[in-house]
Amino acid sequence: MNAPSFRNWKSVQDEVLRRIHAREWKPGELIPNEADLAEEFGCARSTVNRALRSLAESGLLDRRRKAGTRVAAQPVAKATLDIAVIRHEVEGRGSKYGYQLLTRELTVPPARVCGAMQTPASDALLHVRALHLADDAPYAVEDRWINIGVVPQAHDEDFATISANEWLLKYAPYTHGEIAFSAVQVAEDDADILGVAPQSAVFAIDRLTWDKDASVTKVRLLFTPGYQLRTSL
Amino acid sequence: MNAPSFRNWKSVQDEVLRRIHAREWKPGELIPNEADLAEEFGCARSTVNRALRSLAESGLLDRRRKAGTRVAAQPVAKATLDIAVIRHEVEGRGSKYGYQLLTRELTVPPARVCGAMQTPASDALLHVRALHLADDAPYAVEDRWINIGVVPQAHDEDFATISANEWLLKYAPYTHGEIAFSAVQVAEDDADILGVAPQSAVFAIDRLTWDKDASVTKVRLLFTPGYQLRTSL
DNA sequence: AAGTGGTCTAGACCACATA
DNA sequence: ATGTGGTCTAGACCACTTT
Repeated sequence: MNAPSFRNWKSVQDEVLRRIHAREWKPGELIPNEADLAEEFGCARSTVNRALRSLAESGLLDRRRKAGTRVAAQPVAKATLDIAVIRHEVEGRGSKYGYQLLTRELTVPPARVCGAMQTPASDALLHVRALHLADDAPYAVEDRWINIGVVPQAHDEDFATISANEWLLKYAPYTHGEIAFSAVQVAEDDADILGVAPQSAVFAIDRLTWDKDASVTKVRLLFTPGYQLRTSL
Repeated sequence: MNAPSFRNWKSVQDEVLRRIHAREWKPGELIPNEADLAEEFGCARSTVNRALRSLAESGLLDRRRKAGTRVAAQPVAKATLDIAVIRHEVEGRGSKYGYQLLTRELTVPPARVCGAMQTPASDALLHVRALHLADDAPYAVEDRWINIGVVPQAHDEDFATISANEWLLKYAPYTHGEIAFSAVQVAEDDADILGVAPQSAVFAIDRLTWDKDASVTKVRLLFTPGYQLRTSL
């Protein structure tokens, strides 16, 4: 019996997927080790490694040294969301993008904000509120705090024509951050800005980014009702 | 001048990150090719490749054959969300998980559902509604349609003690799917079930999974107010 | 102690996009 | 036509974990 030959890591991956899917390798079960698979598939071990590593990264396999590789018992679906600049998001839908600065002021933030950003309670931060539009209709309202200790150039930018959303990506790199998605009932002032009924359910994205130990910016985006964040699995 | 030596792909990646971050390589700029970097770093080209490929996957670099590698002008933040089985999600928070089946019936779905699932309008699907609890309090309500043409075993499962959420992962593999997150105002019946005021803003996850060309299941999960989906960047 | 995945190397060829 | 990233190979050594 001559083993079929798998020339590249994608075909190896496809074959592995087929076996998992066909229940030849059942959830929780140990699969052969890389060396054996390489021999069976007629390729180098590193090719098998590439295929299996990629499947492990997407959550379908559990791999541990010495313990071997198992089919994930309950594959954790990894949904990768692309969080783009809002202008690109709007333009990507074929709509005309618009932007309006609402307020911009240097002020001492509420405890909630300087707590999250770990800035001294007495330090003023730059507070920017703005509206993003799609085809002249409100799309999302942005409420942002910027740590001017970390991004001093923000002091000289008026954000009249470019959104902080976009400006920061260009001038304020970050090393890591946190993001949270939730549903909130929109407060009255935000409802006015978005042109929706107070208490409407709106989608919220909260983001906090850091440059090493220092917080760069904290932002909440509220989207008009009907907004959906989508991705494929 | 002796180049420092980078022994492994992570240290190469760190150095690349440092240069991007320090603006030695600016957004949009072309960086040296793999062979040159390998020489500079004193390692094999494949090690450089591993480091750069990984950064490209996370959106920080744009790579194209012949055109070379550039620092992403506007790095699209890729947020990877882990969508686990609800029981694990609850237990992972240190809460006690509970489950209640609400209804289970074989019925012809509304047009909206069979349209999305691309099943014949006359075909009955299995409709399951259930409540997930955390520490005996409502956590999320699940409204699910199962294509029994694709998962006939579902016909014999009563879902009294195991949620469809969990059961399907074990017995109904899927090849791909779509997922969407949104904010909705909860309807009266769901509000009753969740024990919240009607019209409350709740977080919704809609998922539709496929086995090749055939839809497997379509589900909407509504979470109690306060729910957040979080991840790091 | 031993078996597994993780990684590195040097070299090679290929695929693709640009010029 | 050419330069770039993408991949494969065979072999080697290492790191981690379980036995």
